[in-house]
Amino acid sequence: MAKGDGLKPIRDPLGSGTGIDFAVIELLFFAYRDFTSDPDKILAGYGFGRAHHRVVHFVNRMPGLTVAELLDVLKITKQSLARVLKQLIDTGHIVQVQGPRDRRQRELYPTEKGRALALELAAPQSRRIGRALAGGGAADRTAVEHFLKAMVNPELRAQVDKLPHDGGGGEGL
Amino acid sequence: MAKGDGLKPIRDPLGSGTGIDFAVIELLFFAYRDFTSDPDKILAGYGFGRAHHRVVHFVNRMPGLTVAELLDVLKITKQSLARVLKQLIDTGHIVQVQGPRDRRQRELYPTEKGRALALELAAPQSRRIGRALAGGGAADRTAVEHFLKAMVNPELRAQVDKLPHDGGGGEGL
DNA sequence: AATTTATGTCAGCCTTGTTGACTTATTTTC
DNA sequence: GAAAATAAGTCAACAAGGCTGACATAAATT
Repeated sequence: MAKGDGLKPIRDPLGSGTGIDFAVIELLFFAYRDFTSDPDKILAGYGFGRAHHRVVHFVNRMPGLTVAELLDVLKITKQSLARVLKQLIDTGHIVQVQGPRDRRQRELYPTEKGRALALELAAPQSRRIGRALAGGGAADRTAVEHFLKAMVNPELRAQVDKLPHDGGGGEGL
Repeated sequence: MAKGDGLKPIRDPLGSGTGIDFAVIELLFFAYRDFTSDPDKILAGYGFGRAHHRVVHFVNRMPGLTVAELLDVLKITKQSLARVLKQLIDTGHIVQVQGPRDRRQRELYPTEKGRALALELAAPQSRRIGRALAGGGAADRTAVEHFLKAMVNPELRAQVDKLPHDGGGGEGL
C-alpha cells in the first residue's frame, strides 16, 4: 500500500460540471427532515414513533382498509406492522372489524381517539406547508403538486389517486 | 369498559372540512420514499445504508469539513456517526487529514473512490428530479425550489446556503 | 498548571425494519 | 366434501441506525 493508491484527498467540492441537480437533492433532504420533525416531537409524548404515525394516518384516510391493503400502501412486512398495530389497538386508537363479505379479513378503523391523534399530527405539517406556499399563487401550488407526484414511481401513482380529494376545505371561500 | 367508550369505528375518511393539506402531506411521503429508493438499491450492493450515503454526500459537497461540522449538518450524535464513518474510511472512500491550524480537528475529504460513489448515488436521484421537472418552465422550477427551502426550519436555512451553488452545469447552454 | 475542546471509543438500549417458520380461520377450487 | 389457497396472527432471530452515559487522549486555551 501507499503507491499510486487512490487515497489522496480530493479538495474541490463536488458540483459544477457534473450536470447533477444537487440543489434539489439537498433541499429534499433538509425539507423532509424538518417536515417530519414536527410530528416526531408529539409522538414521543405518547411513546410512539414514526411507524405509528404512518399507520394512524392511513387508517384515518382510508377507513375500513384491510391489513393486506395497509401493508401494500406502507410497503413493509406484516411482522413489522403487527408490532405497532397491536399497540395502537391496545391504546384504543384503532379498532378491527371482521370483514363483511370475507370474514378472514380485518377492516381497520380509527376510533375517536385515533382520529384526534391523526389530526394533531397533521396540523403542524399542514401549517408548515401553508407557510411554505404562502405568497405564491395557484400556479406555484400546482407546480409543487405536479413535481411531487412526478417524483413518485409511476406504478404507485394509482395509490396516491385512491386517497380522498378534499372537496370542501379551508382555503376555498 | 364498554359503555360510552370511544371505541366505535369511525367510517368517514379524514379530510374534508379540516382545512388540513393532506394532499401535499401525502405527496411528500410518497415522493421522498421513492426518491430514496434509488440510492438504497445501489448502497445495498456495497453493504452500506442510508447513513453512509449522507456522509459520503456531504463530505463530497463540503470537502475538508471537520467531524463537528458534519455532526452539525446531519444532526446525529458522534457515536452514531463513528460507526459509518469508520467503515467509509476503512473502505477507502474517505480520508482524514489533521487540521492545519487546530491539530485536534480532523478534516474529512473524499478519495477518488468516494467521489465516484457520491456521483453514482446522486445520478439516479438527479434523473428522477429532471423527469419530474421536465415539461415545466423555469418558473415551475423556481416555485419548487422556493417551496422546499421554505419547508426548512429558518435557523437551518443558512446551512443550505453554505453548499456550493453549481455555477457551470449541464442545462445551461 | 488547570481547564476546555475535538475527537475517539466502549457498552448497552430502543425503534423499526428484515427473514423464516408455523398456526388458525375461512374461502375457493376441484 | 375434501383439498388447496388465502388473510391474518405469532414466535424467534437478526440488522441498521438512532440514542445515552462514561471515559480516554491530545491539543489548545486560560
